[in-house]
Amino acid sequence: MKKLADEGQPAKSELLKENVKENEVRRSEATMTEHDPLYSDRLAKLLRWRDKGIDPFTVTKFDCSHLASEIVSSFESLQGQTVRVAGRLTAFRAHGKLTFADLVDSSGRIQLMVRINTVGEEAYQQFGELDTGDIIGVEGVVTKTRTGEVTIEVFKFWLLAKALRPLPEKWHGLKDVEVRYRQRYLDLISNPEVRELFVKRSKIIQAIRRFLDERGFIEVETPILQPVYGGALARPFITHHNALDMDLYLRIAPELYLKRLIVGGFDKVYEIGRNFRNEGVDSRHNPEFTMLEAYQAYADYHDIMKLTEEMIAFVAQTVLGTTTIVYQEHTIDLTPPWRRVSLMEALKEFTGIDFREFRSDDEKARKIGKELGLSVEPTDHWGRVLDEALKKKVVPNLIQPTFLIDYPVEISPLAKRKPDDPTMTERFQGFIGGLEVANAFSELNDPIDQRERFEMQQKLRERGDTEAHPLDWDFVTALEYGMPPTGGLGIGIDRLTMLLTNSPSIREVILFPLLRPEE
RNA sequence: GCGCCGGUAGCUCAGUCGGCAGAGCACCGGACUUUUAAUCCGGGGGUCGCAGGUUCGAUUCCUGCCCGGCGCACCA
Repeated sequence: MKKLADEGQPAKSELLKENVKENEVRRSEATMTEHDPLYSDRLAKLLRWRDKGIDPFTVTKFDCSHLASEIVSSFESLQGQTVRVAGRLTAFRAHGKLTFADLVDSSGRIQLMVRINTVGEEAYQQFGELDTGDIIGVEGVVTKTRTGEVTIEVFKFWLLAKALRPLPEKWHGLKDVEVRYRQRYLDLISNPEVRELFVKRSKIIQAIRRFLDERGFIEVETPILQPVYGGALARPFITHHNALDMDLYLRIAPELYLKRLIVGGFDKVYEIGRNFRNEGVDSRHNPEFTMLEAYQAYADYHDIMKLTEEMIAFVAQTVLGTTTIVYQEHTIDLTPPWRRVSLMEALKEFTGIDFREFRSDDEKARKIGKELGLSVEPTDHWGRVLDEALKKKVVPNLIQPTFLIDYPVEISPLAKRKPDDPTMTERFQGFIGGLEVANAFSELNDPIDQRERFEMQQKLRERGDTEAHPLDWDFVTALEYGMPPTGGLGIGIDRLTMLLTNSPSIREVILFPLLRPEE
């Protein structure tokens, strides 16, 4: 058998000699400055490879014939054949002149077997120099061991990248939550279930796209940097554009741009993208989060409710193979149709209070809010107290999928009024497992009403409400050209992912959640 | 912002009622050609989150700070 390291590696050259010379310098530097023995040990190994003319970091590619899992699943047809796979070494079991090792690639794990009388003494010794964490490519024959495990008997291998730092422990994995978030790559390497979670997240988004694409929606991209933010009630991040010397806002929602597209004649549009809200961080909020917004012309909120429940059931069915999910201690059935309850009825059910009885009496609202144990500010108005009661008293009880419908106009500045009760809007929110996952309405398309609502928000702003909706004249202008009756929907992808992966915290479903920098 | 909990070896964790800092895995050396948390023998590895204070002596007690988790509050 051929010895390691001739083929697949760069030919020796002047460059190489220089590298070796450089290595001498680096080696002494390393031994002098690097005090971590685990690190310096691995660095020394790297330098030894280089001394032998093998520099893993000069390798630019490796052709694989199979993924690890393919070899295992197609053993019958691959037995005895030569295959090439690449991945990270995660474990060694050395037995003198025979070594087993585990190789992990994106598909899973496969066992390698290296025998001294197959690869030769020099290569066998070099294999022994490898560390867990190193990335290698191998060529070998598919076989089964005595215990029946599908294994590649290696006759050639290439070091493709050296790991200078050791991996977290193989058995317990990486548990330190802080390290898991700060160095997510380690989390992904050591905790397969985390990797699976993020694959699932990708599939959830894929399924949403498929669902909407099949219904004739087109996916669009609208500005993230916005001169006027809007579409939600939240505080924005502010940034600055130097060339135009203007402040810009990171969007808190894409809503107003998507509705401009409805004005422009796209009847079904959606966007999946990041929103930014300058608010606190907790287990349900990250300052940047992913939202789906979809708009359908000539539809109302009843159509959107149908769309929402069908979409989420479809996503669950596609990704999980079932519409019955387990979230924390609850078993939840996502099968449509979902329960529909009027917001006011729900408030009455869980607080015993009929908010309609003191609609214009802010003072009484604050008093009742306090009685309910809510935090109430002296400036709070009726709608604010109602919203607080909804979040604290009602939402935590909405475990099975529920649409709360018909929201007061005071807290819905972009939603169309109900024809039979202009103080209420055709708005709903969807709740699952005590989480708000959807917010939707028949879109307000009356430019005069929209302008008045903006002006109302402006008054709130002047009174110090930093989350009031800003005035967007350009959007009003768009409405003045005529927007068809339209239903719109927003779904929090992170929260939906939490539900479908049974994750208690939003940080578990965001690859790199916001943390304070170390030190 | 408040409360509770946590931060000890690369990782997972013990521990010290104030007196030389521990285990397993990982690592290094040795044995071993079918293991799979391989095994056996030997070895090295620590700013006990950071800074002060008390003390003969602090990883341990006290104070402050940093980072994180959970809950509450704020944002609303």
